[in-house]
Amino acid sequence: MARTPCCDKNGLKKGSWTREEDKKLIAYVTKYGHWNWRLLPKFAGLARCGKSCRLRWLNYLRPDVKRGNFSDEEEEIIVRLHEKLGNRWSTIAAELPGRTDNEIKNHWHTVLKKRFEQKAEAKSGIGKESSISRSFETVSENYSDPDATNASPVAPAAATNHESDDGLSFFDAYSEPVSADFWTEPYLIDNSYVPPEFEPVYFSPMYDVELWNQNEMYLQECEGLFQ
DNA sequence: AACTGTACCAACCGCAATTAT
DNA sequence: TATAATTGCGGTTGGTACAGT
Repeated sequence: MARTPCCDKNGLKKGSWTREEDKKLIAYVTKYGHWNWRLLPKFAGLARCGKSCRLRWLNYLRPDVKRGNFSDEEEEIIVRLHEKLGNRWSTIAAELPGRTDNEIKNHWHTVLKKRFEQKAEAKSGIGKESSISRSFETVSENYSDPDATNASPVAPAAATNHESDDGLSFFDAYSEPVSADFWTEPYLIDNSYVPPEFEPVYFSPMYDVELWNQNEMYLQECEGLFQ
């Protein structure tokens, strides 16, 4: 089967996203949804391929993405599910609301995998058991397999991060219901559509609680922009 | 201060799966 | 049913920040 190239080489941008690009993508997807990722960038005024837009939205801009450190409970779930499922990151991510497969995959490769290997070493008697491997073992042993206990699907980890424990759904504050004229409104979004009030807020794990609260206020304000 | 190594994370790439015609 | 188009997934890479020398 012929494959359509992800990006043509004529002017499509690659690399890190700018705030301006984020604004355009947020504005477009919030108003019209992602009805066609391949065509979306053209209508949204973005010089990106659809794949890039999709990835950016799903892994970073999507309002219900939970950012910040993984809690112990989340790590327990990842470790246990990885033991059971292997590298099926999207399946694992489905059990961790707000976490993306990419984020989980990164966390596994950068943190959890090392602990896993250290644990294996410790168990086989190779090397000295470290405090890290001990804590990992504790995490593993404290976890009860939801399947084994016939429990309901793994509940989202108790939110220890500031993102999700305020009771306000990020998405609720961010999106609007699809309006009745959704299918009759033009898809094309003019670059000037993004109003000046739409000040960029760059969602980043580096941001602290205060900045997050600013984001929440900002998103509340955004509600009005799309009505 | 400059250099090097390491950790982390966003983004890219290619293939597989799914959907549309 | 066959083919094309689109989306989803997982592996990998590249950039950046930071710590150590």
